[in-house]
Amino acid sequence: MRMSRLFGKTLRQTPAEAETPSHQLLLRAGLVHQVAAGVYAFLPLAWRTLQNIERIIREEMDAAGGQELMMPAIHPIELWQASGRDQAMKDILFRFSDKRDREFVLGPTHEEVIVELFKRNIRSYRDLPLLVYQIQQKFRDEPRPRGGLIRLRQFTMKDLYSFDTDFEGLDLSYRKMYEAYIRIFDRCGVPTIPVLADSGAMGGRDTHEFIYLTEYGEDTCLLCPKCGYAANADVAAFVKEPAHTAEEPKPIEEIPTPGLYTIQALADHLGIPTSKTCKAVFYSADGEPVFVAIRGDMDVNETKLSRALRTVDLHYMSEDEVVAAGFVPGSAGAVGLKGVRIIADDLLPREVNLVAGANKPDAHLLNVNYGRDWQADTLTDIALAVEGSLCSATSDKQGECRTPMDVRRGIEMGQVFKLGTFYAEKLGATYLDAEGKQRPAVMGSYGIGTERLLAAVVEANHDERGIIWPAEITPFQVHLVALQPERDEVGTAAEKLYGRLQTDGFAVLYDDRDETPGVKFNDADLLGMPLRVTVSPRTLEKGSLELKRRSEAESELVPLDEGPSRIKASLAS
RNA sequence: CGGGGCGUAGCGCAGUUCGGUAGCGCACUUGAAUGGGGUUCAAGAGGUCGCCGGUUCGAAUCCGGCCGCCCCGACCA
Repeated sequence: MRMSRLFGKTLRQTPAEAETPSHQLLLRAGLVHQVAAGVYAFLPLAWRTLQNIERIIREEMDAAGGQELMMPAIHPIELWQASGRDQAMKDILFRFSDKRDREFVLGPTHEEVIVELFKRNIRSYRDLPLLVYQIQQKFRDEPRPRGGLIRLRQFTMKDLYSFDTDFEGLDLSYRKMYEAYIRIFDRCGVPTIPVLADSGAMGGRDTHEFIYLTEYGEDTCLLCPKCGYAANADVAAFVKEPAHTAEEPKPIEEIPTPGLYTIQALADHLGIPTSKTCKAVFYSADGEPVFVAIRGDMDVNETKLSRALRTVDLHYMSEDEVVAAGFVPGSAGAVGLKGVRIIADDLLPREVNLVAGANKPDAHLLNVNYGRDWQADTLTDIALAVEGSLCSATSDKQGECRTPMDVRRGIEMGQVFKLGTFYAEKLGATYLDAEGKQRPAVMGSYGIGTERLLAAVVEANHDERGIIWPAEITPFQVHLVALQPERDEVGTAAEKLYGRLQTDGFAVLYDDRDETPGVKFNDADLLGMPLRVTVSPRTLEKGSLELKRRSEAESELVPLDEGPSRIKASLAS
């Protein structure tokens, strides 16, 4: 490709809308263009890279036994009503009607459609296991697209679905995908770690997310430096210990606390740690008010809470809702509370003499004890793990690991789910086993977002000058720079080399523009091809070319006639 | 959806306080010089000042409404 003809222009200044390095570089290198919030166009350099990413994914999916197919982006709403996900995912579904007022959705994912296909084509256990995938556009009306390509509303996903006869088969399919994912991210030059995750609106049991750790990520993970436990904060377990066990329970006592509306203010006033208090939080669970109690120094994990309540729509109550539900903000407490569901963190029964709201304005209670003074309708783990929380992973030999965990941000590069029989039962994906009995297929689903992967590749492979493309996904292998190409000897030598390298099968970007050396070198660094080859009056005087790898600072001169072989060798190493 | 910020040329910005008919740098076009890390000079082209309405002799600027985009949170495979 001649750079003078390349569609896409580099920018000297970074557009103000971009904050993360990957977003800034993608814009500055002229790779992408934003059309609307979370909607992007991909220019030739980006498109070549995305196709390389897709090629790697296809190779690994095929190697794992996957068969590629293609499903539509337009789905009749009935398909989504049948699974119930027209409600579960209603906030992110793009919906529309055709001219006969038929309702459709733009597919945010394809479990419903693949199950349809399964039903039409699979009858027998002999047809299983089945691994099918597609690389398809997904549409999700995300509440907040962000970070350039990190969270899009229209994006491309490789989604593979596995169907097995039983859970042992699912474990095997899951394992295959898990390993394929490790290879894919490795080949793309993005270091990822698998972490335990929440299955969210997808339903199902086991699930891992493949996380690329970066401060620009939107997911939070807890990592144990000792035993390797890794989990999304949504589901992270940890060891909870009572803070004050040596005390005897004391009689309850009401004290005036005007103006003390926060746990911190209350604890400061009384000269006690926040772990000596019981915090009240109000949620609306599918429209029902819920009183949530947790130790004052801890925060509620809404994913755990949502699971415990088995709710579809869970949200923090607004001021109005709190008042309407009859709660007393600032002094709410569970003691004597009636007519509302109470859910408490399972650590509370092990604490003694806590300070809690008196459930009337400007008053709190001292020495509140679970069991004696109040009880919850539901008692379970609803606490959020934080930096330093103790690892609760267990091994046969030592019991709980108990090492303080680290908190890191990360980007979710892919997720693998064991869906189980949820969709099969809901939508009727069954097969006949060897005894002629009808049984539900056991499903798994496995996704990778390609644009997000592109963003992570740039995030993980750049320096202050620009992108440094990993070998397998680079849009071009060689960036051929001709300095003063209008001079006959330079132009001739560069053109000849350009032709020769292409004949030899290299992908070459040839900077044939009439620009100064500084401009060309800076663009070469910004665009980030692995190998820069310079032809100039200066190199030709010595009968040579200059080779410089993007990842290294030094360059070397090689004789003209050795050019092609040296370039080949350099790219192979 | 809550909080914050921003919309003036392709990109980065000034001008808005105090109303007088739009400017700077980069990029772009033409010419010349230069030629190994965003070189220089000269001459150009390019703007419904996000949109609608109002006030006014006159609105980028004041008033009202709306829209879009970014960030934090909520939410989210």
